[in-house]
Amino acid sequence: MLTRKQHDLLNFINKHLTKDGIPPSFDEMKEALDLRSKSGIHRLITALEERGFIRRLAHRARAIEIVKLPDSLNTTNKVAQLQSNLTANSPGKVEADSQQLSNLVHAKELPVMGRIAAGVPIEAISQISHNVAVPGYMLRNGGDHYALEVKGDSMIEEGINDGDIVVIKETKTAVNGDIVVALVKDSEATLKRFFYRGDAIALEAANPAYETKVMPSD
Amino acid sequence: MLTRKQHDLLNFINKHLTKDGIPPSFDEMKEALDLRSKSGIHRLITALEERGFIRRLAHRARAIEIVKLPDSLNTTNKVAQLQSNLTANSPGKVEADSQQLSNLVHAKELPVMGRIAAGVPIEAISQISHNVAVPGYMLRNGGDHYALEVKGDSMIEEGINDGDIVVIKETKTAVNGDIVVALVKDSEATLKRFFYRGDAIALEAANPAYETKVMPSD
DNA sequence: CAAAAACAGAACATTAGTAGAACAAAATAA
DNA sequence: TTATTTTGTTCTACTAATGTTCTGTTTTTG
Repeated sequence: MLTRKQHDLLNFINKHLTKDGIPPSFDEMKEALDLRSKSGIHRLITALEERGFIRRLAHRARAIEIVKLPDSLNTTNKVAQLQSNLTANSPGKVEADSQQLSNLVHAKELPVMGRIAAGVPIEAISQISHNVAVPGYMLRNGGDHYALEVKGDSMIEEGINDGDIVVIKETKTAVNGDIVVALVKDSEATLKRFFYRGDAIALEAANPAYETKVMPSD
Repeated sequence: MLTRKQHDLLNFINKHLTKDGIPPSFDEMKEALDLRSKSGIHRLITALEERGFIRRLAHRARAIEIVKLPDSLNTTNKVAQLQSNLTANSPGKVEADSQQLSNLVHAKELPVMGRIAAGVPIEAISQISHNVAVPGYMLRNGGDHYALEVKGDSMIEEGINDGDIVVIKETKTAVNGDIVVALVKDSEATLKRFFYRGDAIALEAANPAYETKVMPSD
């Protein structure tokens, strides 16, 4: 049904979508397929739409939606097959298998990195205390996760209570309103809600008893 | 289907909605996306409406309703698609992979039996909506467990919030102070704290807005 | 009712992104 | 082999998305 290029592109779109949440632009697809022009992408996109694999809004940026996937890109319900594949493997196959394997896991063991509360030194956070298995839906696609045990009630209004275990995704950026692990003054670790305030950054606890801290973005 | 900005805005609206219960105003959205004008928000909102993600009443304050969410923002009923942290594979990594498989036994898939809230008919509870994987430590030894999705805030002071998934162990008996699934009048299912009051039974919600019910032990 | 809060949208500049023609080379099917 | 389709490339044109400022209206609320 699909040519190699069409298949590759659909695969890329699918990955981009599950990883970032938003579809790729023509430029990003061009890069991904290592082309020098977006024109080829345009044709492939047209072909994919014609064959009913994607749907799109004409003239709208990133307005691509995946309608269906060919069997080769479908990752559900392949446990048995994978397990047998894993036992006796040819070297080249390993990568593809583990790729698929990770798609199957509904739960994953995360290291619990220590407790988080005002005054806790960072060192405590790099220390693994034990592991917990967490359901897959708590893991955002693409990225490393770890767990922290919450001490104190600074986020109580968010439903995060003393003794809870929070699942943290490691990331370089934060969006306004995100709850983040804030390492302030290189010595305190707390859970705070994150906001941009112009050039500065505000860290807000979800408990009136704590005050919001504003600090320079660096 | 959505651009990054549209995605971010939808994400913010969704978070605001689940946190506060009310949709954000244009000004709040402006702040959240770090813009200096509401005009941009206006256009993003229009785009989201155009694409069918939200619905709204024109000229009404905060009259935004989320109709659907893209997969990337949907946390319920979602099969985890873990990105591979094993991509760079050395030929000896197969063992590690199957190791990961065996790590899964610490978690167990439980059926989510429906929602629990005042007024929900029992039948709803016997209906499986989907499965969640829960860590092993949440499962008391010996006994069947199932999961329920919590609707409403009747146990909010216990740290059980709207949308939480509670793990229930089936049992014939309850001890003073236990939190139980109470099926009252054969037609209502709620989470309550359980107490003996002499011959009668008291069911107490952890929210002052709800009153404690006392009833005969039968 | 009046003030405050919130929404609507025009206008402009800039950047990001899509559309498609035209031609040559490579792959594929008959 | 020959015909057909697919792919790679360059180049041009056009459209959408975004950030901003400003102005006006409507709705909410005390």
